Amino acid sequence: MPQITLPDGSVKSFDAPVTAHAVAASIGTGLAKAAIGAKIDLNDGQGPQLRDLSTLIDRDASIAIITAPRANQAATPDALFLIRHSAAHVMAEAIQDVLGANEKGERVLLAYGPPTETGFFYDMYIPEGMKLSSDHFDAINARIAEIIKEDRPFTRYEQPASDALPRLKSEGNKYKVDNAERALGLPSSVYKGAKAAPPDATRAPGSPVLSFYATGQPGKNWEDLCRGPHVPSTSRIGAARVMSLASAYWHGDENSDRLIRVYGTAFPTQEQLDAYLVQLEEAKKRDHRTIGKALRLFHIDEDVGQGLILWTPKGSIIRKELQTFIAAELKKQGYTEVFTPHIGSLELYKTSGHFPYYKDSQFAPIVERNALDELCASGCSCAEMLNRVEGVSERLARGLNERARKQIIAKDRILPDDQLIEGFMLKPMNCPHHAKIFGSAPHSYRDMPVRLAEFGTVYRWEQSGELNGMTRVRGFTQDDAHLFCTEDQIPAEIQGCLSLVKTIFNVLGMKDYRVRVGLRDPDSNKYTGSAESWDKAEKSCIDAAASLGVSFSKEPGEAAFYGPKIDFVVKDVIGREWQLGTVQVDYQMGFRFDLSYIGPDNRPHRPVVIHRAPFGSMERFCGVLIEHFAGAFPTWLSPEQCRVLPISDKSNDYGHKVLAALTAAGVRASIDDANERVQAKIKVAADEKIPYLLIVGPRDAENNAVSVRARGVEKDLGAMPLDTFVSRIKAEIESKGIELGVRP
RNA sequence: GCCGCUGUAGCUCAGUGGUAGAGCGCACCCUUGGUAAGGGUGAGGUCGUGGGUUCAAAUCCCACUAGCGGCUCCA
Repeated sequence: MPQITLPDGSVKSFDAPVTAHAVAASIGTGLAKAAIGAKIDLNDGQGPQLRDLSTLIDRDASIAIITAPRANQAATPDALFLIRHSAAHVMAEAIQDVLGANEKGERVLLAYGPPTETGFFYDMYIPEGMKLSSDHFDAINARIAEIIKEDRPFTRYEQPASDALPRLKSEGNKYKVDNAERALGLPSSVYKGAKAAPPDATRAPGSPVLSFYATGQPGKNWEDLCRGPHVPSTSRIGAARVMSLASAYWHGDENSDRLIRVYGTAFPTQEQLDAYLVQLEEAKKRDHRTIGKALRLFHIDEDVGQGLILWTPKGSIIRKELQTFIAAELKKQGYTEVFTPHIGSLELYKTSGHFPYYKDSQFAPIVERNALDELCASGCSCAEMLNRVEGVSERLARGLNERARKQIIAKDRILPDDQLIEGFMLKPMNCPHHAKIFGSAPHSYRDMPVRLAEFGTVYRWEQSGELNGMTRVRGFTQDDAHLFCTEDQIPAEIQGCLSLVKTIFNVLGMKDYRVRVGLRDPDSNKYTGSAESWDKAEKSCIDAAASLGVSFSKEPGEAAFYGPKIDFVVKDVIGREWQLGTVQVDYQMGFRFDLSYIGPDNRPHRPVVIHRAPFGSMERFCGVLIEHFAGAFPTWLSPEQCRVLPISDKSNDYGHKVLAALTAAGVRASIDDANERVQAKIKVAADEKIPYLLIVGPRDAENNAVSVRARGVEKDLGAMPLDTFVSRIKAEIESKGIELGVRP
């Protein structure tokens, strides 16, 4: 006799087990019609679970009916989950239909197809001799539309594992066998990867039965091993389409099979799908690569190299303004500025540990030509050469091992001095240089903390497929600083760093970011520093993050090996996340570089180092900023703050007078004295997103005035005295206002 | 690095084997105008690079290179 509790708290009693659909019908026929699934809490300790509408409820439960939204309603995440999970099946069926079989009779094998934030994907294995390309998209979309129109029911059936597993094995799809075994809590008989990230695609682990979903009738129509849940029938998907192709590894393991990942998306209605596609187009227009090219903010040149940003004059203004802004904030916080070169000796990075342990993400070492010539002449092999470049001298190894109190330099890395090849490296981080500056003078606890800041340019070898405009590059400038402090000073220094980040984000009006606190993985021993130190530092990070007043996530295992960290993550226009600012506590650098300060006890102590970069990198930050403002920067950041537009060349002389007044006041301004109508000049300036346009004609000249037009306002604002405009725009620039506030 | 797509004028793009195109931009001329493109003329291209097929290649094939979307990685 199930008692069903509804979301409003009311309770309905039933004489016999009921389906979720029947519960919906008992509330109202409209609801039953709109229902596509249910969130059911069977009071079994699992909490509310999203389930099929056909689920039979045989005991007391709480239930919420999930409905497909109407045309102009936003779909709930649960509704989208059901729709997209179901659409993944339909797309997979459509792809199998469209591609058919190869000469050997093999068909596309399905692996794993979950919903995602913006749609869904299905990983599949395409047999030899078959090819899936975007040329098939029209056919696939047409087939998807047909299947949706056919309105076939999603039919769930279960089979005991003892029947289902042999059946799956006989079907020859090892990916599904693997999924099934994982669902049953069995070790995989087919996947031999080192990494295990089980896609829980079927059922809760340990379940003795496997569930299948047929799109229609079992045995007659297409079906798939699947945990569910799904919408009742294909028409309830509304609208779905295939979006793009990518490659993905089975279980994300690059040593494993390479699969084709087909992305698609689905919405309750065609209108919402169309709106989403329009939104994607709009987002593309905000893309910093598009805007950066159109507004000439930066340039990437094939002849210079991948992932290397050339800052054009306009982009350089934005960067310089940001740097000036942050430098002033640093001064307030007691930082001192330093400059260091772009390269350092290999030995320096062997000391810091950057080389060779991170050599895959660094540019190759720079070795003296003479040394190379000699080695080549002596017939030295490449492998041997590499070995000698990466080797560590006995002296260095001894020092590091002693200070670390363990063997951190492996014995086979240690080479006699006459075998080592010396060289230099493009710096992958600024900290070794800064550590050397700290170490170059004695320090008392009274001087601590020592805060060394530098806009330091670093170079990293990023994989070519990962490069992206300004957001992922191979050479970038960090607004870097290293705070050498005592352990007691850590909390206050972290607070200081975060307040800096907050100041920056506030001034720029950036509210859409998340904060990630990276903590150590309790099960790993890869970390340096004592457990107590870690506990304290992690607490400092968590406390500081909490004091920010924004939500943050604690992420165990995300700490660096040398200490916990706080990262600021923002999304770009197409939803990809990028890490910007970071604050990291480091227990490693002190002993690696044998740094010390003299404490009140007149004995040397190791400083703790805090790495911090509130912007992260100037390149990435500016890229994100371009998208944030869609190229329409606040006046203080705009490369061109104001443009004078004379009505005709009869007013050019007065226009130049106005320009001179603006320039003298330090406003970045220009004049468009081209032989054009003012309408055309406005159009051009509007496209360039210039904050203020000053239209000047005979009327204005007579009154020593300017007619003002502000960006984003569809009409002129009227005339005002030139002097007044100059003083107001100056005030706006100095206040770093986000809005364009100068009005007559 | 891997999978798919793309590379034609400064920019955005059309061009499916037979004499390289458009719009914008640029230069010059006309126009002298009051708030999102006035009109005309002209310059500008080894069709990403290298090979191949063909009487003939921007177009078909192969390799490379760069960009885009993902995957993997990210001190």
